[in-house]
Amino acid sequence: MSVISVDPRSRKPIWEQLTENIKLLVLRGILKPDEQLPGVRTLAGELAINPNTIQKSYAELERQGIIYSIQGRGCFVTDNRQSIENEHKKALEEKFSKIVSDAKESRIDKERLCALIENIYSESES
Amino acid sequence: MSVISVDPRSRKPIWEQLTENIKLLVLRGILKPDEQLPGVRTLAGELAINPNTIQKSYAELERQGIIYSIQGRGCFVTDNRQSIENEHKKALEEKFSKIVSDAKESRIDKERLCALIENIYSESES
Amino acid sequence: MSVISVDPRSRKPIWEQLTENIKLLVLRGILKPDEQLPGVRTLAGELAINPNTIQKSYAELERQGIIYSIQGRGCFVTDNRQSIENEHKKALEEKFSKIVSDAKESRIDKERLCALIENIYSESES
Amino acid sequence: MSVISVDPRSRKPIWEQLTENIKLLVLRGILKPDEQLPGVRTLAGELAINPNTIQKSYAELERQGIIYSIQGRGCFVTDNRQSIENEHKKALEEKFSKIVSDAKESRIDKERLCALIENIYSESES
DNA sequence: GTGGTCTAGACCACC
DNA sequence: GTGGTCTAGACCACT
Repeated sequence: MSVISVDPRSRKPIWEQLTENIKLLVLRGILKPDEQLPGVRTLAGELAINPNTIQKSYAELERQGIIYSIQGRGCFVTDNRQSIENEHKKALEEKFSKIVSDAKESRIDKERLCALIENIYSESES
Repeated sequence: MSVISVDPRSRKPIWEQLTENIKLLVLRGILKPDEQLPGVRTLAGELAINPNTIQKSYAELERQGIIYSIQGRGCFVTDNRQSIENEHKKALEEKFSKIVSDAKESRIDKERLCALIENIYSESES
Repeated sequence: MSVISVDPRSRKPIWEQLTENIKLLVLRGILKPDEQLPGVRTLAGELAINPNTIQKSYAELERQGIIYSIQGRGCFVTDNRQSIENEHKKALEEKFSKIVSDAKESRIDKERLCALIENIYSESES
Repeated sequence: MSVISVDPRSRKPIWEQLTENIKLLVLRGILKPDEQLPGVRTLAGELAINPNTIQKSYAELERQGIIYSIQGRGCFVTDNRQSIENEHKKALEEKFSKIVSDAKESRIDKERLCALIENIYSESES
C-alpha cells in the first residue's frame, strides 16, 4: 500500500497535490534514488482517480528533474536529492520572508514571531 | 483616481486580488469608516475590467463584514476596523506557523529564521 | 484563416509541432506582442484536432514564457521577443556545432561545408 | 567486452541508439567486413536490456544493408562500407543544409557559422 | 465566451 | 507490462 493520498475536494488541482506529495516523499528519503514509482494505472486505481491525472503529475515531476522515465519500464526517482533539497529550502525561505514582511506591515512584534518559532521548534520530534 | 490596482495576468482571480487590495486599504486607514467606495461601473472603467468582477469582490467584502451596502446609494466601509485587524493578524500568524513547521521539517535552523526576521524588521520604514 | 498547420501522420506529437509552429510565428513577428491567440476550441476546429491537444501546446508555450494566459479572456503573446530570439539562436548554434562535429568525424572537408553554406545564403530571399 | 553502450534514460528508443551505435562502429572500421556481431542473448546480457530490443536493432541494420544474417550462425558485417559511407555523408549533408537554412532564416551571419566550423576543425584530433 | 481540470477509453511504441 | 499521445465530452471558475 502506498503512502500517497490526495483530496479531490480541495481547490488545488489533484495533479498538483500529487506532484507536491511525491516531491516531499523524495525529499524525506521515503522514496529513494532509482526506486520505481507505482505505475500510472496502478496508482490511479489506488487513489480512485484517472490515469491521465497521474500522468500529468509524473510529467511535471520529470520536468522538474525529480524523476525520470524509461520507455516501457516506468518512472524512477533521480539521485540529485541534494540539489532538490537546496531548491526547496530556498523557496521556503522566500515564502517565509514574504510573510514576515506582511507581519511587519501589520505591526506584529518581531518578538511575537520569535516566540511562535520557539514554540514550534520545541515541540516533540514527530 | 484610485490607488487600487490589479494584475490581470496573475494566476490569482482578479476579484480576489481586488478583495485583498481593498481589505488592506481599510486596514491601513486609507479607506476610513463610513467612507464610500467607488461605484461598481466607475471602478470597472478605471481598472478596465468587467463590472461583474467588481460586484463579486464587493459581495465578498460585505460577506466578510468589511463593507456594507445601501440599496441605491453604494458601498461603505464598516467601522469595526479593530476586529478586522485582529482577524487579519490571526490569519497571518497561522500562515506563519504553518511555514515555520515546514521549515523545521526541512531542517532549517531556527537561528536562520530569526536572522531573516531581523533583516526584514531592520529595513528602512517604507 | 490561420497560418498554423500540423501533420497528424508525423512521428512528432501534434502538440510539439504546434508548439514549435507558434514559436516560429512569434519569432518572425507574424504574431505580435499582446496579440491574442485563437481560442483552443476555435483552433481545434480549424485544425480538426482535439481541444485538449491545443491546450497542452498552449500550456507548454506558457511554461516557456512565450505566451501568457488570462483567465476567461484567452492567451496572448508576451513581449520579450528579444530574449526568446537569443535563446533560439543559441539552440540553433549548438545543433549546428554538433552536426559539424559529426561531419568532421566522417571526414567531410570543411571546404565542402562552407560551399553548402554559400549556396544557401546566396539563394533568392524568400 | 564490447565497446557498445546505450543510455536507457534517453528519450530516443534503445533499439535506435543501438542501430546508430553499430553503424558507427562499421563506418569507423572497428567492425570489419564479415566479422561476426555478438549474439543477441550475449549482447542483451552485457547491456542488461531485453533480447527483443537487440533483435529489433539487428533487423533494422539488415534492412539497411549494413549486416547480413545466416540462419543458425549469427549476424555479420557486409563489405559494402563504401556505399554505406557515402549514404551516411549524404544524410549528414542534408541535415547540415537544413539547419543552415534555419540559421539563415534566424538571421545568423554566415561568417558566424564559418567561425564555428573553423573552431571545431582546428580542435585536437581525438 | 475563455482557459483549466478531470474522466473514460483508445491507440501507439517500447521493452 | 510500461509511459506517451490523442480523442470525446464533461465540469468548473473567471470574465
